[in-house]
Amino acid sequence: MSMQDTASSGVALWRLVADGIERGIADGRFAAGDKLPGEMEIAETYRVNRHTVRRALAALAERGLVRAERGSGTYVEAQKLAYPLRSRTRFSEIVGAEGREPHGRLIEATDDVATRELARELGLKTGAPLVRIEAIRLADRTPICVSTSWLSAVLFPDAGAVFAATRSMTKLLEHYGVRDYRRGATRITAGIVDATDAVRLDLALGRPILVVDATDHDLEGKPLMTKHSRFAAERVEFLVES
Amino acid sequence: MSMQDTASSGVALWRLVADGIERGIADGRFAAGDKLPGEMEIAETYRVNRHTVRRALAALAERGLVRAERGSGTYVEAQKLAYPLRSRTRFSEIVGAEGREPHGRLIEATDDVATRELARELGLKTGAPLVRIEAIRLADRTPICVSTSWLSAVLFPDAGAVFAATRSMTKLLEHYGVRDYRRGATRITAGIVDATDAVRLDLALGRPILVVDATDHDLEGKPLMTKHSRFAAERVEFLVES
DNA sequence: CTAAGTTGTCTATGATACTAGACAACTTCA
DNA sequence: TGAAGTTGTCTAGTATCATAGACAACTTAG
Repeated sequence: MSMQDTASSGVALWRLVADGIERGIADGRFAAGDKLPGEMEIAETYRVNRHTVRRALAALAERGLVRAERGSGTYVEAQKLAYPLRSRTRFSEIVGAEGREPHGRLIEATDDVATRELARELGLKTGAPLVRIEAIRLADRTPICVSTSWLSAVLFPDAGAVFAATRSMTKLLEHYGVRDYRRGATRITAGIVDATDAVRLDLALGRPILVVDATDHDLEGKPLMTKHSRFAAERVEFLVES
Repeated sequence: MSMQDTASSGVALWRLVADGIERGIADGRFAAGDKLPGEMEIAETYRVNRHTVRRALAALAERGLVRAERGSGTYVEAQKLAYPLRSRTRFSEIVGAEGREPHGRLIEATDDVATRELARELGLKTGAPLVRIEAIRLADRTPICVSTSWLSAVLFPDAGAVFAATRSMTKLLEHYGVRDYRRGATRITAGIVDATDAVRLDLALGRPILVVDATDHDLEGKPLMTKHSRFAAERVEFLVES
């Protein structure tokens, strides 16, 4: 395999190799703690120069997915994030419970108005002013999901700025006096990542994603926030408890 | 957007643009015969140099998906291949009926032995000698599907060589005296393309594929050949008639 | 006919991707 | 201790990717 052989597909060789290895980790061919084949061996199986393999491994290591040990080998660091879907769902707690460090980052916060569907979910009138928050969440340095959240602009003014500062939805709600909240019905579907999310999630174009739509309520059942989240399917495993 | 901005994702910019446009065609945002936005406009929407857009369009044009007309614009040439699933299914006839030129190419022909499942489909005993033919089929210059076919090595000796010469399953069967054949039950599932098929189908890694398993029989109902085909989901549309 | 808008082609420049070979530094195992 | 195998680092060369600007060739609308 070389850039010429693949008819110049527009995908860098190192990315093909990295994706191949990541897939191997995702589907269990390489378990957490396992030693990967040597760089030379990987280079041979992909018919690629060793430096190209090193580029691929560096990309995976930079995300914390593998760890190289000089003189010994390269080892699998991470595994699929087990993500239980309960009534009480907090990203940071779930990630922390797996021994990984949660991160959040604001991508964009804009004003929006409620479509009929959003209004129904949030118990508002169609056209009501909303704040739309686009955010990404990571475990260690691996992007896990991108989510679009809508909140009432009346109840949560400047929500975007608050999220940018706190980097946490839970803290954002606390800032407005919401001490606790629960998740209502959750819809799970699957799809293919679009170009925008692909870059944000560091996913190859067209990879499968898990799409979760949910609305959070306060303890009296009043809707607070509705979300549309896209998870990298290969990095997460939803657990529905019965 | 530039190679630096995207943190060097390993996917060429022109490929992102080409994929975006192809997706636009696939999901109907640009219909067959439609004029695409001008190169400058595309360059602006993707925040990319016009030359990069031209590279993307050239890749699409080379596959026959779009056609550029100097001084006028670039037009959508192709549409999703309507692929009726009938008892009598012939790739070349289906493609020809859409006004496109069918092509077939042998990728590999090897000897194989029947697994229990293959044996049951073909009415043979487990371990019976088979010929396994890996082939790709195209409409004009666009790859449509990769299929793995198994035939009895006893009934169809040198089937690989015959297919390589005729480039058609129908003609292959004719060569062995089969004048007509019918398709039995067809199973349709979906999945994600693997790295090997991605290159063959010129698909981005992880794109969705339609997987079709079927067995062809002669007119007396004797199994002739069983197939496992992977179609590029975005280029084909199965029609099941009732 | 003219002007505006389109695709086609050319040159040029810098950054990145991939290959190739060599050697150092380190670990593991016999 | 020594040999084999591993990752880390360096230099070098070629090809591709992407940007930039300019102009030609052509079509369409007015």
